[in-house]
Amino acid sequence: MVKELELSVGEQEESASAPRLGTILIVEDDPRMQKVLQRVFSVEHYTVVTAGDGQTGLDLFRTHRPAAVILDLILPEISGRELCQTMKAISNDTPVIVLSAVAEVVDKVLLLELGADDYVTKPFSPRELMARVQAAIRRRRRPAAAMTYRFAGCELDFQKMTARRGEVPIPLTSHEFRLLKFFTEHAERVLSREELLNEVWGYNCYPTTRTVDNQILKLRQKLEPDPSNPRHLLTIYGAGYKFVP
Amino acid sequence: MVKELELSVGEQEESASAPRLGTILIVEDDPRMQKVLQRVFSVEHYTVVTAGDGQTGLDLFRTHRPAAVILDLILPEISGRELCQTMKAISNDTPVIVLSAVAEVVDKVLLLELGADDYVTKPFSPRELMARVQAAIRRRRRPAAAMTYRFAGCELDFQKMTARRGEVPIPLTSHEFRLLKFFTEHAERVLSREELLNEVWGYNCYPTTRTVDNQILKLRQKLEPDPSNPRHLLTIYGAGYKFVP
DNA sequence: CTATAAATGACAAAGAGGTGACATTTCACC
DNA sequence: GGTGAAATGTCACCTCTTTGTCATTTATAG
Repeated sequence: MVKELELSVGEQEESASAPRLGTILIVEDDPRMQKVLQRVFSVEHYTVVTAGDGQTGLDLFRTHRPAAVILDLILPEISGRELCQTMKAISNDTPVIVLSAVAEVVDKVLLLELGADDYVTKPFSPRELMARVQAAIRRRRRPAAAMTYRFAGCELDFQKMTARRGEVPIPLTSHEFRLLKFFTEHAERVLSREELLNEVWGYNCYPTTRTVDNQILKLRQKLEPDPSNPRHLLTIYGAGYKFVP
Repeated sequence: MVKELELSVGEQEESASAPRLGTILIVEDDPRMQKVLQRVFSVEHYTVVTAGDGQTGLDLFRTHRPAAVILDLILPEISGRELCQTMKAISNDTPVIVLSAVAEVVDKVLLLELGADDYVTKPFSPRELMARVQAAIRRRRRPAAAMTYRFAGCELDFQKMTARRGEVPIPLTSHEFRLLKFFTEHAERVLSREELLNEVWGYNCYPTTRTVDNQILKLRQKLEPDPSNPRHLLTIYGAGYKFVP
């Protein structure tokens, strides 16, 4: 056990202070570009494994299960396209970011058809690549459910941040949306003001509990058929609020 | 090592009146920060155990099975990341809250990938840390406890704060719920009025014992089939009350 | 700078819990 | 058994807390 710990600690070469964030698999045949990419991700504390051809890339993919793959489409032997599809077949959850020369005619639709999650055209800024990779990883974490919710004639889309009663759109502010989202995620449960402040407003700001009441008031005015007789956003005296669809 | 353990496991034995809420394991190498954290959780009636390095942290984790772990990522010997993953492997249900210096480039998503449940960047407010820890503990507990209770044709849901006799909903106030919850949690035991006042009303307020009788009365009227001949909320003359399902 | 949203504070309204008086029951002692 | 003191049941009233609502101030975004 201790041995295992020691062993895995040993995997980190330098700075023990900087945590390794995950593994990035780079599949790229140009050695110079390999070096560049390796540096880009190393300095941001990722572990990097590199493959110069498709077969090696596939092997490394299987063995390392990287957090993301950087894939140059132009490869010898196995084409980048094939490799992309194969990797996606193995693990659809691993984001693949494609590198492509600007000269290539890149049809984004085609790329997405292959299963790629994003693409960057050379020459690219390290910053941009990093941002796209991190975004892709982040997206993977959130399975991106339908994020649509219906209750009592209202339809909410938390991704689009839109609300409608029938065909009539209801304007909601971002706070109102977050609050409403939290309510829908915890329907039927009594939620105290403290809980709501912590979970919806955040831990750093401490508005008075009056603020919660106010937002509730606004939501009721916008969503309840009869705001003075709420049927969905209920007050539980001495406890907090409860949402019932 | 043993010495350090004994030293760090400085559990507070005072105030018998305040119930211990659970154990918090703090893994932090900076002694000053250790002290601060220890105080934060002690005053909120948690038992605190502290480790100055990863190996000690792991040992304490195994032996104490804490309700939550506060983990500083920067640790000597075993890296915080390894420790986090190891603890998560041992018990995924124990929430781990990571402390990180603001300077570090910390991607929350990747932290969560490690298994951490939340993170707080230094410098942090004790309130914020507390709120996050409690939220994490609450989240862990949620799916486990159905929080529903049945007796004599009545069904109680303490999360929704609803009570039903068959299909007929019974309106109960929040105090009545708290009292009833305490009774169900200590069924068959004789509970003195003082005990009830302390546990249900709180330690700071001292209403007369008549108040308890009143609430009992209300509960009987609402829950007992024949309020004048109680079969569940029994009076124990000279001692208090007893709940029998 | 303007417009919008969020936070705050003040006040009113409602509801719940606490209190005390009195009736009733229980138990102990005779 | 009968009696009395103490404990408990019950009720109505009152008070205080909690909440609804609006106006105003402060913050934020464009």
